[in-house]
Amino acid sequence: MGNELREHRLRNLRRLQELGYEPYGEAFSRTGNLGLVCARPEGDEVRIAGRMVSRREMGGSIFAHLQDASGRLQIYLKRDQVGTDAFSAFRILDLGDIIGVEGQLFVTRTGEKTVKVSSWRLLSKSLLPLPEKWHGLQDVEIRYRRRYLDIISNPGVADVFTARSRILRRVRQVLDSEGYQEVETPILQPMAGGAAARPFRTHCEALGRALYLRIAPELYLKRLLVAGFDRVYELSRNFRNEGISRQHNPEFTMLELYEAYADVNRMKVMAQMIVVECARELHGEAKVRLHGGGVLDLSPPWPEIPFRELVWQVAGDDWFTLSVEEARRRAESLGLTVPAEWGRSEITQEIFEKLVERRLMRPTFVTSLPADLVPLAKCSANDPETADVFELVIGGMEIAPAYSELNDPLEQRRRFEQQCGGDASRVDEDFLNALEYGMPPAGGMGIGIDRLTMILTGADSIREVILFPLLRSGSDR
RNA sequence: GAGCCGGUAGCUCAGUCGGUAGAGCACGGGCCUUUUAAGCCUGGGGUCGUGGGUUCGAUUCCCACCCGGCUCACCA
Repeated sequence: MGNELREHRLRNLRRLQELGYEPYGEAFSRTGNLGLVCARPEGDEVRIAGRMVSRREMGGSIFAHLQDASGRLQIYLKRDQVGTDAFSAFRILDLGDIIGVEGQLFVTRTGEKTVKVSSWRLLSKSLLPLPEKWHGLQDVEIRYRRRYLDIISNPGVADVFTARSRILRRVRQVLDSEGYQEVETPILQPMAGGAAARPFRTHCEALGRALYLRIAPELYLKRLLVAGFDRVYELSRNFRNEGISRQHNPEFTMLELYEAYADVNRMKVMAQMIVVECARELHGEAKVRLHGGGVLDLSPPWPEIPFRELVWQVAGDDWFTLSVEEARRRAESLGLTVPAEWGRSEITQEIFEKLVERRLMRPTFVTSLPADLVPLAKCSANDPETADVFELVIGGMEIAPAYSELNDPLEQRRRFEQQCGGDASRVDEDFLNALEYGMPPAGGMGIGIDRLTMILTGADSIREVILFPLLRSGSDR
């Protein structure tokens, strides 16, 4: 079927080989990438390389564009200039072939900087046709499965991933400047703690036992607080065996940071610093221009609103004082589905997630969550019903939860046991043991890097900021 | 996991109220020595997601499945 095009390219490969062109060449020293070379003055002799993405033949002359990560540059071949053999061989090339070129920079009649080719070499023969030059690659499935094609043919996609890379670098710079040390803790864990998601399970042959891919690094990082590390962070992959959506990929990148002798208020400062610095890194200011034409202003200070008040505003009552029955009745009258086993906190949280969160566009610290929703956080000194935490919401998405970390081992045990519903095997005894040696009071935070990247690049799906998002195994078409 | 929508040439898309399909780009042949979505002439290219069913006949109608998107559920 489509093999016809491939067969033809294979024939071209052999023809070029017969003419002495090695189809998969070796290193080629360049004057610079195409962007840099394009900035050089007319008359310069240059060596460039790239993928040929367009070609216009006109008898004795050929125009073509080479493309690399920095952009495109036009080249120009004249039969009288390169010689009949090199000229004819060039005509055997296919779009997508990667070539190296030597020549002189000039400017065409229409004002485009161009390399007048004196010689060229084949560096890599392409056997498959590229997507269409004008519309690019539209098929979302192929865009994700074959991201390389997406990046070759859709301008702007590479920029998103460059932005992501700059965010990661800037995050590390900020943390470094604040005296944080980067650490690496286990991804393969005997029990998956630190959050309440369903883990991926795997098996260790050497130990003959089940292991889990981590759902959060939290409990290990806190062990390091016990160890005496003052300020630590980990920036790496978490895995949650849950549903996939525009905001969820089963593997995602999380920054978690912990600072001894600090609390949730210090984390507010860190959150603002990190988000604003990343925005400045990408946009030069603490603002993001949205596709719709609006502007998302990230300038601090960000408002702090207690969870209780937000729910009150939207759902019209002080839900912290309602009975469970009353809360359920009201939630259902607001159109929500409420499982029978839910308590007041869960119902109230449902109100928050369904009716409040997605409306919070500007960065907002939602504070004082019900304590039973955050078993790893310390309760407020002045209200044991609520925890000393915030949930940072930007663009209607949870970006970062932060706590004054619970360091009371007895209280932590109570919370775990309450949470695990009698299943003692789900309590991380080793972690509790560590706490019993004494963990300094600390502030901690997790920042979802994928979602932060979405906010800062204007992406409306997490798949747009993950190079190879998880998909079902493909019908490879 | 559920609901809705979708899958037609390498790519971007049209189309068939049931009679096995078209365009543009890409590809082949021809012309053209400063073009740029080059142009002009011409040719080839399809298991219409997969498998069943209904029918004289299915790409079209029905069912199941696969894959994707969206929404929901799940994700303290």
